[in-house]
Amino acid sequence: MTSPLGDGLHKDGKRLTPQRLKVLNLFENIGSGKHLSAEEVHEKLVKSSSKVSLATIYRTLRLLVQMGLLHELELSEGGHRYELLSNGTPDHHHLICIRCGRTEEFENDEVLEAGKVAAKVNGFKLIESSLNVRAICPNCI
Amino acid sequence: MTSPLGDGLHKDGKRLTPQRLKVLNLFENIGSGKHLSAEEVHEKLVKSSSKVSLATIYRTLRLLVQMGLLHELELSEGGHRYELLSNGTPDHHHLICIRCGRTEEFENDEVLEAGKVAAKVNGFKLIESSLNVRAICPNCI
DNA sequence: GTTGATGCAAAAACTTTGCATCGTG
DNA sequence: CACGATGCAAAGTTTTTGCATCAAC
Repeated sequence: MTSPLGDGLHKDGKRLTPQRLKVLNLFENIGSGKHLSAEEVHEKLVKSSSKVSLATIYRTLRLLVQMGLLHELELSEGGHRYELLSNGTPDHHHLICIRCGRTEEFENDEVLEAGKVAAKVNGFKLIESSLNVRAICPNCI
Repeated sequence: MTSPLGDGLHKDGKRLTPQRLKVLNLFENIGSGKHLSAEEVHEKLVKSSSKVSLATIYRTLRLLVQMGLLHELELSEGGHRYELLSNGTPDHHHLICIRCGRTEEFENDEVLEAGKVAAKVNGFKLIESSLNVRAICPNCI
């Protein structure tokens, strides 16, 4: 049996384990706009009686980011947060209040095109682009 | 004597202290493309015999970000990093290798325009926009 | 069977906080 | 001279690691 995750892992001599699948499945089921911290991933897996140790979650999140399956966010909510980078849904961008941390999401194709060009010019293989717009929200002005 | 920093602070009942000046000056002198962690800011200030406690540096970095003078980056190099957001130099974007962390910078006006629009549509007051392009660099492919 | 992955607990790294004191406005 | 800011040291978070055991290939 093959899977996108399995294929990517095997190419690198890495293994497809139940823990890795559980973490990725969690992101797939929760939807692509959600931002989860390592701790939250842990909690959710424990709740669904799929116990995976926190250490493994940290190791897995890093792996999935390096495989280009997750996106590591820094929205300054204390610690990193992660979101799914699914091929189906379009990349989205974040409008972030620098005072209270409130975030809004939006899409923009020109921005994606700019990312594509930048990667190409520098000889990089593109994974995804995201625009962070820092601003002050109406409540905090 | 007035200063941009001083004015911004006073408006909020906050004070212009030597420590705050030293931190901001460090970023101004080092140039706007540099990414410093709290620890690095501390080291550099100690070296230039301007001792400021690490606790104060953390407090100051947060303050300067909330004032819109520094930008908190998401480059995943372990801990947060900061760079100057000077009004003189144009906003720049980052092309980041998800494997090794190597980063390249580039500029793009259309991206800035997209940020401006997003902020306006949502009623936010724009501070700055930055595009993060995640990719795999030639060495890591 | 090899070798990579996991879990646990301990350690390291990063960041915040309480409180006495200092100094700006 | 009031009240915000600092420094210090202690506490709190977040993340990594060593090592024995387990399990994918």
